[in-house]
Amino acid sequence: MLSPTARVILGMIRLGRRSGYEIKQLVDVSTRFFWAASYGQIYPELKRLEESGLVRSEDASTNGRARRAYELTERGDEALDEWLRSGAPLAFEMRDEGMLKLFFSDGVPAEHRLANVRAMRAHHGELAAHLRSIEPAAREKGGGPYAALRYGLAFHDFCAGYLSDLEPELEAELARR
Amino acid sequence: MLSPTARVILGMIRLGRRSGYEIKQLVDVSTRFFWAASYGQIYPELKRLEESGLVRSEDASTNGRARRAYELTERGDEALDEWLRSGAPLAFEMRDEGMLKLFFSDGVPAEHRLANVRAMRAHHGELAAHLRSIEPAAREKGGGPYAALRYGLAFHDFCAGYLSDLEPELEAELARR
DNA sequence: CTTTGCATGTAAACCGTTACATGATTTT
DNA sequence: AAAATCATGTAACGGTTTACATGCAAAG
Repeated sequence: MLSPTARVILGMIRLGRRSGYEIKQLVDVSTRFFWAASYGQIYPELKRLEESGLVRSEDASTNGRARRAYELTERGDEALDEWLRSGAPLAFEMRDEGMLKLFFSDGVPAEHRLANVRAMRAHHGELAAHLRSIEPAAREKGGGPYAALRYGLAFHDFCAGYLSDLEPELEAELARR
Repeated sequence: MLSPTARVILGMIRLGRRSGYEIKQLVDVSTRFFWAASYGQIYPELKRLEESGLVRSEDASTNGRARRAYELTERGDEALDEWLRSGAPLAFEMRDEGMLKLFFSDGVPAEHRLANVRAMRAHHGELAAHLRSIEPAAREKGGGPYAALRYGLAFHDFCAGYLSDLEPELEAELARR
């Protein structure tokens, strides 16, 4: 069974021969929002994947600049396919500190509750803006990455919008004192 | 500074004198969807919080049934307030395996892509249904917990709806072969 | 009398982030 | 000459889940 991090790594490698460094860059501009990975996970996992024969690597240095490029083996390709096609339960986790504050906010002054909701809205707004900025480039390429981007964009827009609608209520409460 | 788990624990205790067991039950029916906690975190953290003077405990056994009830100390109350009022950046993390599969789904047959989207929709649909089932009780009590519930409900409804709209596209693609 | 629920806890394994160390190359 | 970027990696720490161990009480 593929470890959590192995899933992104194999997926990124199938998109083309890649180094650990490149995988990290790619993750940071694409899946990061729903599936992150750090160097501390990527490099050791690449080693493990090579040991278990799912990837194969080659030196790909260019004039003195060290670089090790990985590609899928046949077994790696199969493992990735198997995961993509399996109907196993999908991990879904969310941690939202703003929501936790909202939950416990009964004792605190309306002023702080409003600040919290505004911070939440700002966060979703920024993510949506970022995704919108890369949308044209992603549209060109289409496919799965573009579908994921559109979903993420819709999602963050929705959150920002919902929270935005919440603000007037809190502002009214604040003014009512 | 409060550890992640300390935040839920203190919040739950402020809602009333509680045992570790009760905190876990409460988390499981309320904050779980945006902030989970396991026994393995709760019991040790309660000890740490007591050592650092943020909570105080008493034996609350009733005829042979062991039970240790915790309540906030003044310092615990202040620490909770400080967190709730602080403008520190809010943790927000999401891990969505369905989205990751969607991202990498270009190679796989439309059939599997459709199954994935359906599974994602089902998941959000079930969560929304669950929240809807406890909505009336939460409405009675109102306040922060109810606000969080409404947000969560709107959120999962939105996701289920979006994914639902995606299905016909994939079904068409499937039929087109 | 057996199962479910109340109740507390620990240990191991796993996962993940952060910070650090190193060094070459390209850009400013 | 300095700063940014390419590139690889490790160690320490912190956080989380899972599985296990224990035992009494209530309900069926």
